Amino acid sequence: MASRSSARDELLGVALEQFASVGYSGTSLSQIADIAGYSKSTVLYHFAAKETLLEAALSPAIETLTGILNDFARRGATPSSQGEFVAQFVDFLLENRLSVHMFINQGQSLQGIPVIHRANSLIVELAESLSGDMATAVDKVRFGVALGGAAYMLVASETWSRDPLPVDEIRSALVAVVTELLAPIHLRPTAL
Amino acid sequence: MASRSSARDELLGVALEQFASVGYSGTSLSQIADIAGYSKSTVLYHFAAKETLLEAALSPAIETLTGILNDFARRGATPSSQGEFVAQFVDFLLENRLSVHMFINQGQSLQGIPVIHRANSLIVELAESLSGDMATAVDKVRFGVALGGAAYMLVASETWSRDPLPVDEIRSALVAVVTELLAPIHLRPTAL
DNA sequence: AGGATACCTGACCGATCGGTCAGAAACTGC
DNA sequence: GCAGTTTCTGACCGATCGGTCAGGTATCCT
Repeated sequence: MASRSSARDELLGVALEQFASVGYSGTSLSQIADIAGYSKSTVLYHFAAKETLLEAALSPAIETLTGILNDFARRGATPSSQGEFVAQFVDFLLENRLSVHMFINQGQSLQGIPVIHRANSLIVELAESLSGDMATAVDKVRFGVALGGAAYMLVASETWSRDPLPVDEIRSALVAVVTELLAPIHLRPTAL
Repeated sequence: MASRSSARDELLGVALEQFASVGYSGTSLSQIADIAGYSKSTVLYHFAAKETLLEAALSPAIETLTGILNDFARRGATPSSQGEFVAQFVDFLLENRLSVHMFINQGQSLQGIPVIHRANSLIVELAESLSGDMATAVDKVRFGVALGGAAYMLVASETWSRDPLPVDEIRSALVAVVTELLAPIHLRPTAL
């Protein structure tokens, strides 16, 4: 009763942790197996290939983000909608730190992998729905800095400071800073 | 006269490019050698080990950043000094895209390597000289978002958009956004 | 009890990894 | 022309990579 998680789930968790911290190519299947307490063969029993494992590890975050984007597109461009979106987005970042870290940091080098391509497409849609074709360069940079910066803070806070900030402080601070960054951008949500 | 660069420099350039785009562990010495038009043995003739190659590729950026920080510390905390610092820093980011990309994206996973550790220490000093112990959580997040976001934009702009922004537009936009982000932070440069 | 099924593992495979080494080729100073 | 040095390379090494396969064990269904 104590350990409710199946071997598959344990492996998924360990894999995501390792992929995010030492990189996809820097993580070997035997590392994952060892940490999770199984053999490499067991990893390859549950997941046909290393790439399948990555796919399975990242999919939940992608689906969540898709939902958030759909909600935003359905609601329209009212200011309150923007506020709710930022809050939802920051919560998404906080609850999917590792996946987001992977997208941001390794999305470029893993473009061949389908799940990564889907994630990148999502981010492009996000960017376009927030700062469309008409947006100025400053608006684009503003959006990029907000997204990349927020994602970066999720992990950097632990890397740098002797005493990492508590989660709720990070959340409210992120909401404030991201809201402030996105405020000047003319919002025009589009259908996905 | 056409090709002034020695084999060593060519290898350094290719290595930095590959390390930044597909990751340190995702890059093999033979890849670097092939792209540069040499053999793997030649790489290991000029650089004792893969790690040495990384060290040599990143060192110039580290030294430049050290100089910028020293200048800032020497000048003091006047508003004009802050402005100049941001401009210098953004120029540094733009002129060292690949190195910065490596620090930000892989600094965590390469902590065992001396040159990376030096770079991380530099960033911590930068953070402390900008937003000291007294800074609020919002200030810390503001700084982190500015740094990570700016660094992220350097590469993301090419990954996302169909038509990447021209460099000078990115520069001025980055200066504007970073200045705006750091503005509320009480500056107190310290000796390095 | 007994067969089907799910789960897990060790042995093994070819490929590639970072790295060593002996020596060829090219350039130096004399 | 010739020794000495620098630059470069192919052959080779042990280790590890992702992945296959045959088989062991446990569980479930009847």
